[in-house]
Amino acid sequence: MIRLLLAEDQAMMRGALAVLLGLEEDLEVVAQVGTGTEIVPTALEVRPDVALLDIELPGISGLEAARELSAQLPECRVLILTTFSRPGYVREAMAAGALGFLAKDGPVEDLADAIRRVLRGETVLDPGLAAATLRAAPNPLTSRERDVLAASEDGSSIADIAQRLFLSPSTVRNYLSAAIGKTGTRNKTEAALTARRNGWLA
Amino acid sequence: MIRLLLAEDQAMMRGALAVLLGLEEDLEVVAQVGTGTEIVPTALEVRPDVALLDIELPGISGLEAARELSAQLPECRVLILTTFSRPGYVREAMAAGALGFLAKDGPVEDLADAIRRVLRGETVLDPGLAAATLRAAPNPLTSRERDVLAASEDGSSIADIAQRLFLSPSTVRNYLSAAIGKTGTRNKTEAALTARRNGWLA
DNA sequence: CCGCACCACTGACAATTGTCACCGCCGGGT
DNA sequence: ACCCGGCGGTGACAATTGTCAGTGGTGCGG
Repeated sequence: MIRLLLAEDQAMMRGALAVLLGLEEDLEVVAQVGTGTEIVPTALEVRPDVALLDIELPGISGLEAARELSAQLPECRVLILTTFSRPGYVREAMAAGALGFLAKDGPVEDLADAIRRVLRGETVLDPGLAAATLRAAPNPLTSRERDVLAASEDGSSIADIAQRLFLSPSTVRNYLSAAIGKTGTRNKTEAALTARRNGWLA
Repeated sequence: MIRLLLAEDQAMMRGALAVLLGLEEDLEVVAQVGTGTEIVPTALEVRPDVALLDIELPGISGLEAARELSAQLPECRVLILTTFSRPGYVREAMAAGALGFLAKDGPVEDLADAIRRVLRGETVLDPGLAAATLRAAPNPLTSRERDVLAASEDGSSIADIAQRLFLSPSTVRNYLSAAIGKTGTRNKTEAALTARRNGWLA
């Protein structure tokens, strides 16, 4: 019996997957969580064989949780399950010690099998996606550039961002200008969007 | 046997729901589609009793499809199933002739029952959500203001938007200024975001 | 120890954006 | 006939944003 932890923020998706996986006779969902913060404590408590983690979660992201998990509970295999096949996500997932990376736009039928494969220690990763990730440029942004872009995502003015990050407006402007250059865009809105799409933020 | 049409863009979610609903002995998923464009043709072919529609779909939106459906196939009840409980969405859904509106952040267990209820002609709509929708201001934007905001969502410059919509840059600036005023925001990025969040676009 | 990259900041300048007053045109309602 | 609101536009002005060159300070690897 493979013991599963399921982390997914959308209640209906979470519930549906839990029922579905529960139908397989070798799988058992032993824990379900809806936030990133709960993942590690719950995993330490229930000791699942495989953790199925969404990336976009309230609290900490599934990627951060994966990092924590492979440090604190290395016998638990991590399978990332996400809406977006962003190059940065794949890169981070592998670096975080995840064994598998599955996109939600694939068929459900693949899921149970992917779980069995990561349990056997096999890597689950679409070859095309792997190639695209290797082809794509790695994250060119510095830590501060990421912070500033993330803070600009809600359309805040430079003055707002400066206040929130305790920086001078000029400094913010400089970081934004650098980020705009590195992303090959023409203003902060575009820069934030492409950085997000590439999985370069948070 | 209740015949269902299922429209949802995320393949895994769609597949999971199909399996799940198929387990109920009075339900039968007779068609699954992943785009908005397929909804009406498929419905006309398979004549489902209930159509379960996501809103955010490639091609036309679930709301537009709902409008078409209640015109061309009035005996088919529409249940909207969506990620976002935006006031504008609820308003549009009801105006489009949908009988039910269900958010994906609720438990899966509610879904089958909601389907049975819309089939009986009952309205499915969370009372709190209904109240919030009535409390919220209706869409204050004119058609052109919506167009311009939608075109500015990707961070385009005013010149870009003007070209795309065949308008003078000055006109675009005027519409944006009006939209910024009406949304109570301070620049086009914020305006586009709040308009989107309220379900005022597309 | 030196170079290098990153962080934080300043000041100047140009380009873009946002505001406002104002124009004419059309269509619907009273 | 009249008013009103939406559409499309102009021009002027102020505010914000983006670019660039340059200043220091820090920490890390060769």
